[in-house]
Amino acid sequence: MIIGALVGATAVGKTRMGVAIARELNAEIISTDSRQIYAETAIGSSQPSKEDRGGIVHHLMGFLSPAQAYSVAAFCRDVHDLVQENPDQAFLLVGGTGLYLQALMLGLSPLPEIEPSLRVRLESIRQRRGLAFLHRWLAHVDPVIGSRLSPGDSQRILRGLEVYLQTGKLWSSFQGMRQGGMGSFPVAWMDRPREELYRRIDLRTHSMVRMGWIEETEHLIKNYAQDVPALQGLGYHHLIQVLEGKVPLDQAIPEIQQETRNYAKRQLTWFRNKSSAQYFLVSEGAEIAEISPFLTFFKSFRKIP
RNA sequence: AGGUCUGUAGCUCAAUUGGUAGAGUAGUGGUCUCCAAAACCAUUGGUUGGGGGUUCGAGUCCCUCCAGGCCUG
Repeated sequence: MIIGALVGATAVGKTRMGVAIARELNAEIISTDSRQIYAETAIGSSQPSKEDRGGIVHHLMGFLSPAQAYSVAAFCRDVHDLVQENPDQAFLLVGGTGLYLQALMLGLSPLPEIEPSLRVRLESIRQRRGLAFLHRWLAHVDPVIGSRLSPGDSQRILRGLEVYLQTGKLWSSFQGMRQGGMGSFPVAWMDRPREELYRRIDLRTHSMVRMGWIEETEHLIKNYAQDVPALQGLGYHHLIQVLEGKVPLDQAIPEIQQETRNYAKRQLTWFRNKSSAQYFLVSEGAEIAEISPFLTFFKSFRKIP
Protein backbone atom coordinates (compact mmCIF):
# COMPACT_ATOMS: atom_id res chain seq x y z
CA MET A 1 0.00 0.00 0.00
CA ILE A 2 1.27 3.44 -0.89
CA ILE A 3 0.79 5.82 1.99
CA GLY A 4 1.96 8.92 0.19
CA ALA A 5 4.70 10.73 -1.67
CA LEU A 6 7.35 13.23 -0.73
CA VAL A 7 8.37 15.48 -3.60
CA GLY A 8 10.60 18.50 -3.91
CA ALA A 9 13.34 20.06 -5.99
CA THR A 10 16.76 18.50 -6.19
CA ALA A 11 18.96 19.15 -3.14
CA VAL A 12 16.04 20.30 -1.03
CA GLY A 13 16.67 17.51 1.46
CA LYS A 14 14.04 14.93 0.49
CA THR A 15 16.25 11.96 1.16
CA ARG A 16 16.90 12.76 4.79
CA MET A 17 13.34 13.80 5.45
CA GLY A 18 12.00 10.75 3.62
CA VAL A 19 14.01 8.37 5.75
CA ALA A 20 12.87 10.09 8.93
CA ILE A 21 9.23 9.95 7.87
CA ALA A 22 9.45 6.33 6.69
CA ARG A 23 10.92 5.30 10.01
CA GLU A 24 8.10 6.92 11.94
CA LEU A 25 5.44 5.41 9.70
CA ASN A 26 7.11 2.02 9.45
CA ALA A 27 7.32 2.31 5.68
CA GLU A 28 9.74 1.33 2.98
CA ILE A 29 10.82 3.88 0.40
CA ILE A 30 10.25 3.74 -3.34
CA SER A 31 12.48 6.15 -5.20
CA THR A 32 10.53 8.28 -7.67
CA ASP A 33 13.56 9.44 -9.55
CA SER A 34 14.46 8.79 -13.15
CA ARG A 35 18.20 9.00 -12.48
CA GLN A 36 18.62 7.18 -9.23
CA ILE A 37 17.45 3.98 -10.85
CA TYR A 38 20.91 3.45 -12.29
CA ALA A 39 23.70 1.45 -10.70
CA GLU A 40 27.22 2.86 -10.64
CA THR A 41 25.92 6.43 -10.52
CA ALA A 42 25.64 6.72 -6.76
CA ILE A 43 27.42 10.06 -6.57
CA GLY A 44 26.16 11.66 -9.77
CA SER A 45 22.54 10.88 -9.05
CA SER A 46 22.86 11.57 -5.31
CA GLN A 47 21.82 8.17 -4.07
CA PRO A 48 21.92 7.96 -0.30
CA SER A 49 24.65 5.86 1.24
CA LYS A 50 23.92 2.85 3.42
CA GLU A 51 24.28 5.01 6.52
CA ASP A 52 22.01 7.73 5.10
CA ARG A 53 19.32 5.15 4.44
CA GLY A 54 19.28 4.48 8.15
CA GLY A 55 18.11 0.90 7.80
CA ILE A 56 15.10 1.83 5.70
CA VAL A 57 14.65 -0.35 2.62
CA HIS A 58 14.91 1.64 -0.62
CA HIS A 59 13.34 0.30 -3.81
CA LEU A 60 13.99 1.17 -7.46
CA MET A 61 17.32 2.70 -6.62
CA GLY A 62 20.62 1.78 -8.24
CA PHE A 63 19.21 -1.42 -9.71
CA LEU A 64 19.53 -0.89 -13.46
CA SER A 65 22.59 -1.16 -15.68
CA PRO A 66 23.79 2.27 -16.89
CA ALA A 67 23.39 1.11 -20.47
CA GLN A 68 19.74 0.18 -20.05
CA ALA A 69 16.92 2.46 -21.12
CA TYR A 70 14.06 3.09 -18.73
CA SER A 71 10.72 4.81 -19.08
CA VAL A 72 7.68 6.09 -17.29
CA ALA A 73 5.81 2.94 -18.22
CA ALA A 74 8.57 0.76 -16.81
CA PHE A 75 8.46 2.74 -13.61
CA CYS A 76 4.71 2.33 -13.26
CA ARG A 77 4.99 -1.37 -13.93
CA ASP A 78 7.77 -1.78 -11.36
CA VAL A 79 5.81 0.06 -8.68
CA HIS A 80 2.68 -1.95 -9.39
CA ASP A 81 4.62 -5.17 -9.06
CA LEU A 82 6.23 -4.08 -5.85
CA VAL A 83 2.95 -3.09 -4.26
CA GLN A 84 1.18 -6.21 -5.41
CA GLU A 85 3.87 -8.54 -4.15
CA ASN A 86 3.88 -6.90 -0.71
CA PRO A 87 0.25 -6.14 0.05
CA ASP A 88 0.82 -5.52 3.72
CA GLN A 89 3.83 -3.30 3.39
CA ALA A 90 3.51 0.48 3.62
CA PHE A 91 5.45 2.38 0.95
CA LEU A 92 6.47 6.00 0.83
CA LEU A 93 7.40 7.45 -2.57
CA VAL A 94 10.33 9.85 -2.42
CA GLY A 95 11.71 11.68 -5.41
CA GLY A 96 11.61 14.60 -7.79
CA THR A 97 10.48 13.22 -11.13
CA GLY A 98 7.04 14.75 -11.49
CA LEU A 99 6.07 12.84 -14.60
CA TYR A 100 6.63 9.50 -12.91
CA LEU A 101 4.42 10.40 -10.00
CA GLN A 102 1.70 11.77 -12.24
CA ALA A 103 1.68 8.66 -14.42
CA LEU A 104 1.51 6.47 -11.37
CA MET A 105 -1.60 8.23 -10.12
CA LEU A 106 -3.40 8.92 -13.39
CA GLY A 107 -2.11 6.11 -15.59
CA LEU A 108 -0.85 6.31 -19.16
CA SER A 109 -2.31 6.07 -22.65
CA PRO A 110 -2.44 2.47 -23.84
CA LEU A 111 0.36 2.83 -26.36
CA PRO A 112 2.41 -0.14 -27.49
CA GLU A 113 6.15 -0.07 -27.09
CA ILE A 114 7.85 1.63 -29.96
CA GLU A 115 10.41 -0.23 -32.04
CA PRO A 116 13.78 1.34 -31.19
CA SER A 117 14.75 1.14 -34.85
CA LEU A 118 11.93 3.52 -35.68
CA ARG A 119 13.42 6.26 -33.59
CA VAL A 120 16.81 5.68 -35.15
CA ARG A 121 15.24 6.05 -38.58
CA LEU A 122 13.47 9.26 -37.61
CA GLU A 123 16.70 10.61 -36.16
CA SER A 124 18.47 10.07 -39.42
CA ILE A 125 15.69 11.78 -41.34
CA ARG A 126 16.03 14.66 -38.95
CA GLN A 127 19.75 14.80 -39.68
CA ARG A 128 19.17 14.88 -43.39
CA ARG A 129 16.08 17.03 -43.76
CA GLY A 130 15.85 18.95 -40.54
CA LEU A 131 13.39 19.24 -37.71
CA ALA A 132 11.11 21.61 -39.61
CA PHE A 133 10.47 18.89 -42.18
CA LEU A 134 9.43 16.43 -39.48
CA HIS A 135 7.20 19.04 -37.91
CA ARG A 136 5.40 19.65 -41.20
CA TRP A 137 5.04 15.92 -41.72
CA LEU A 138 3.53 15.44 -38.29
CA ALA A 139 1.24 18.44 -38.69
CA HIS A 140 0.06 16.98 -41.99
CA VAL A 141 -0.92 13.58 -40.57
CA ASP A 142 -1.95 14.78 -37.11
CA PRO A 143 -3.04 18.42 -37.23
CA VAL A 144 -4.19 18.40 -33.61
CA ILE A 145 -0.76 17.55 -32.28
CA GLY A 146 1.00 19.47 -35.03
CA SER A 147 -0.60 22.74 -34.11
CA ARG A 148 -0.05 22.17 -30.44
CA LEU A 149 3.65 21.47 -30.58
CA SER A 150 6.19 24.21 -31.00
CA PRO A 151 8.41 23.79 -34.08
CA GLY A 152 11.42 23.45 -31.81
CA ASP A 153 10.03 20.68 -29.68
CA SER A 154 12.16 17.94 -31.17
CA GLN A 155 11.35 15.30 -28.62
CA ARG A 156 7.59 15.41 -28.99
CA ILE A 157 7.70 15.84 -32.76
CA LEU A 158 9.65 12.61 -32.97
CA ARG A 159 7.32 11.01 -30.47
CA GLY A 160 4.25 11.95 -32.46
CA LEU A 161 5.70 10.52 -35.63
CA GLU A 162 6.90 7.29 -34.09
CA VAL A 163 3.47 6.66 -32.59
CA TYR A 164 1.89 7.27 -35.96
CA LEU A 165 4.33 5.09 -37.90
CA GLN A 166 4.17 2.24 -35.40
CA THR A 167 0.43 2.12 -34.78
CA GLY A 168 -1.04 3.80 -37.82
CA LYS A 169 -3.08 5.87 -35.39
CA LEU A 170 -2.67 9.45 -34.29
CA TRP A 171 -0.92 10.34 -31.10
CA SER A 172 -3.66 12.83 -30.40
CA SER A 173 -6.21 10.01 -30.49
CA PHE A 174 -4.47 8.39 -27.56
CA GLN A 175 -4.28 11.54 -25.51
CA GLY A 176 -7.03 11.70 -22.98
CA MET A 177 -7.10 7.95 -22.61
CA ARG A 178 -5.40 6.93 -19.43
CA GLN A 179 -5.25 3.47 -17.99
CA GLY A 180 -3.78 1.76 -14.99
CA GLY A 181 -3.59 4.69 -12.62
CA MET A 182 -3.41 3.90 -8.92
CA GLY A 183 -5.55 6.85 -7.98
CA SER A 184 -4.33 9.71 -5.91
CA PHE A 185 -2.54 9.55 -2.62
CA PRO A 186 -1.29 12.29 -0.33
CA VAL A 187 1.63 14.26 -1.76
CA ALA A 188 3.82 16.49 0.38
CA TRP A 189 5.90 19.08 -1.43
CA MET A 190 8.98 20.01 0.53
CA ASP A 191 10.37 23.41 -0.40
CA ARG A 192 12.86 25.99 0.84
CA PRO A 193 13.38 29.69 0.26
CA ARG A 194 14.71 29.98 -3.29
CA GLU A 195 18.06 31.45 -2.32
CA GLU A 196 18.61 28.73 0.23
CA LEU A 197 17.79 26.03 -2.30
CA TYR A 198 20.21 27.46 -4.84
CA ARG A 199 22.91 27.74 -2.22
CA ARG A 200 22.44 24.10 -1.30
CA ILE A 201 22.73 23.09 -4.95
CA ASP A 202 26.00 24.97 -5.29
CA LEU A 203 27.41 23.40 -2.14
CA ARG A 204 26.27 19.92 -3.05
CA THR A 205 27.96 20.11 -6.43
CA HIS A 206 31.27 20.76 -4.73
CA SER A 207 30.78 17.97 -2.26
CA MET A 208 29.87 15.53 -5.03
CA VAL A 209 33.19 16.26 -6.71
CA ARG A 210 34.95 15.79 -3.40
CA MET A 211 33.24 12.43 -2.96
CA GLY A 212 34.69 11.20 -6.23
CA TRP A 213 32.23 12.14 -8.91
CA ILE A 214 34.98 12.52 -11.49
CA GLU A 215 36.33 9.05 -10.73
CA GLU A 216 32.81 7.68 -10.99
CA THR A 217 32.44 9.28 -14.41
CA GLU A 218 35.80 7.93 -15.53
CA HIS A 219 34.75 4.44 -14.52
CA LEU A 220 31.46 4.76 -16.40
CA ILE A 221 32.93 5.93 -19.70
CA LYS A 222 35.58 3.23 -19.44
CA ASN A 223 32.94 0.51 -19.17
CA TYR A 224 30.11 1.93 -21.23
CA ALA A 225 29.58 4.20 -24.18
CA GLN A 226 29.49 7.92 -23.53
CA ASP A 227 25.89 8.17 -24.68
CA VAL A 228 24.35 5.53 -22.41
CA PRO A 229 21.18 6.63 -20.63
CA ALA A 230 22.77 6.83 -17.19
CA LEU A 231 25.22 9.47 -18.41
CA GLN A 232 22.41 11.76 -19.50
CA GLY A 233 22.06 12.98 -15.95
CA LEU A 234 23.16 16.47 -15.03
CA GLY A 235 26.86 17.05 -14.88
CA TYR A 236 28.21 13.91 -16.48
CA HIS A 237 28.81 15.38 -19.90
CA HIS A 238 30.65 18.29 -18.30
CA LEU A 239 32.85 15.92 -16.35
CA ILE A 240 33.58 13.90 -19.48
CA GLN A 241 34.89 17.11 -21.02
CA VAL A 242 37.05 17.62 -17.96
CA LEU A 243 38.41 14.07 -18.21
CA GLU A 244 39.21 14.67 -21.87
CA GLY A 245 41.11 17.78 -20.91
CA LYS A 246 38.80 20.01 -22.95
CA VAL A 247 37.42 22.01 -20.05
CA PRO A 248 39.08 22.89 -16.73
CA LEU A 249 37.27 21.69 -13.62
CA ASP A 250 36.88 25.18 -12.24
CA GLN A 251 34.89 26.07 -15.31
CA ALA A 252 32.83 22.89 -15.33
CA ILE A 253 31.66 23.23 -11.74
CA PRO A 254 29.85 26.56 -12.17
CA GLU A 255 28.24 25.21 -15.33
CA ILE A 256 26.98 22.14 -13.51
CA GLN A 257 25.66 24.30 -10.70
CA GLN A 258 23.87 26.51 -13.19
CA GLU A 259 22.29 23.55 -14.96
CA THR A 260 21.17 22.08 -11.69
CA ARG A 261 19.57 25.35 -10.58
CA ASN A 262 17.71 25.55 -13.88
CA TYR A 263 16.49 22.02 -13.39
CA ALA A 264 15.33 22.73 -9.86
CA LYS A 265 13.28 25.63 -11.17
CA ARG A 266 11.56 23.42 -13.72
CA GLN A 267 10.73 20.96 -10.98
CA LEU A 268 9.18 23.71 -8.91
CA THR A 269 6.95 24.73 -11.81
CA TRP A 270 5.75 21.16 -12.05
CA PHE A 271 4.96 20.75 -8.37
CA ARG A 272 3.25 24.10 -8.23
CA ASN A 273 0.93 23.44 -11.13
CA LYS A 274 0.64 19.72 -11.66
CA SER A 275 0.90 17.85 -8.46
CA SER A 276 -1.88 19.21 -6.24
CA ALA A 277 0.55 18.67 -3.41
CA GLN A 278 0.40 20.01 0.10
CA TYR A 279 3.09 22.65 0.46
CA PHE A 280 5.65 22.53 3.26
CA LEU A 281 8.27 25.22 3.55
CA VAL A 282 11.31 24.28 5.59
CA SER A 283 14.45 26.22 6.24
CA GLU A 284 17.96 25.63 7.43
CA GLY A 285 18.50 24.95 11.11
CA ALA A 286 15.05 23.58 11.76
CA GLU A 287 15.29 20.48 9.62
CA ILE A 288 14.64 17.78 12.18
CA ALA A 289 12.06 19.72 14.10
CA GLU A 290 10.19 20.27 10.86
CA ILE A 291 9.30 16.62 10.50
CA SER A 292 6.17 16.79 12.61
CA PRO A 293 3.96 18.66 10.11
CA PHE A 294 4.81 16.01 7.53
CA LEU A 295 3.93 13.22 9.92
CA THR A 296 0.66 14.84 10.84
CA PHE A 297 -0.14 15.23 7.17
CA PHE A 298 0.54 11.62 6.19
CA LYS A 299 -1.06 10.17 9.30
CA SER A 300 -4.26 12.08 8.68
CA PHE A 301 -4.84 9.98 5.57
CA ARG A 302 -4.26 6.63 7.20
CA LYS A 303 -7.30 4.61 8.00
CA ILE A 304 -7.73 3.84 11.65
CA PRO A 305 -7.86 0.03 12.00
C1' A B 1 53.46 61.72 -11.89
C1' G B 2 53.15 61.71 -17.47
C1' G B 3 50.94 59.15 -21.58
C1' U B 4 47.16 55.95 -23.32
C1' C B 5 42.75 52.87 -23.59
C1' U B 6 38.17 51.44 -21.46
C1' G B 7 33.64 52.34 -18.53
C1' U B 8 26.20 50.37 -22.03
C1' A B 9 20.74 45.17 -18.34
C1' G B 10 23.38 40.79 -12.61
C1' C B 11 27.30 38.80 -16.44
C1' U B 12 29.54 38.76 -21.72
C1' C B 13 28.99 42.07 -25.49
C1' A B 14 26.03 45.00 -29.91
C1' A B 15 24.27 49.83 -31.60
C1' U B 16 25.60 51.94 -39.56
C1' U B 17 28.13 58.96 -41.38
C1' G B 18 25.32 62.06 -33.91
C1' G B 19 18.38 60.29 -34.70
C1' U B 20 16.75 58.97 -28.84
C1' A B 21 19.48 51.49 -26.57
C1' G B 22 19.47 45.62 -28.44
C1' A B 23 21.23 40.25 -28.27
C1' G B 24 22.98 35.94 -25.62
C1' U B 25 22.98 34.38 -20.74
C1' A B 26 21.29 34.70 -15.78
C1' G B 27 16.68 35.94 -13.19
C1' U B 28 11.24 35.17 -13.24
C1' G B 29 6.74 32.72 -15.04
C1' G B 30 4.77 28.75 -17.99
C1' U B 31 4.21 23.87 -21.04
C1' C B 32 4.63 18.74 -20.13
C1' U B 33 0.79 11.24 -21.11
C1' C B 34 6.60 5.93 -22.42
C1' C B 35 14.41 9.76 -23.48
C1' A B 36 11.54 13.89 -18.12
C1' A B 37 18.30 15.42 -14.27
C1' A B 38 14.70 15.36 -20.98
C1' A B 39 12.48 18.57 -24.75
C1' C B 40 10.23 23.24 -25.22
C1' C B 41 7.61 28.37 -24.69
C1' A B 42 7.12 33.33 -22.74
C1' U B 43 9.03 37.53 -20.21
C1' U B 44 10.95 41.52 -16.36
C1' G B 45 15.58 44.33 -16.03
C1' G B 46 19.40 49.95 -18.32
C1' U B 47 18.54 58.13 -15.65
C1' U B 48 24.42 54.11 -21.57
C1' G B 49 30.19 55.75 -14.51
C1' G B 50 28.85 61.26 -12.45
C1' G B 51 28.43 66.41 -13.94
C1' G B 52 28.56 70.20 -17.61
C1' G B 53 28.72 71.82 -22.86
C1' U B 54 27.76 71.81 -28.46
C1' U B 55 23.22 70.34 -31.28
C1' C B 56 16.43 70.36 -33.25
C1' G B 57 18.50 65.67 -31.35
C1' A B 58 24.47 62.66 -27.85
C1' G B 59 25.86 55.84 -25.91
C1' U B 60 28.12 58.20 -30.12
C1' C B 61 31.43 65.02 -30.50
C1' C B 62 33.96 68.56 -26.60
C1' C B 63 35.35 69.69 -21.29
C1' U B 64 35.72 67.97 -16.39
C1' C B 65 35.54 64.62 -12.35
C1' C B 66 35.43 59.38 -10.72
C1' A B 67 36.79 54.13 -11.39
C1' G B 68 39.70 50.44 -13.76
C1' G B 69 43.45 48.43 -17.38
C1' C B 70 48.08 49.06 -20.02
C1' C B 71 52.80 51.71 -21.10
C1' U B 72 56.71 55.02 -19.39
C1' G B 73 59.15 56.84 -15.10
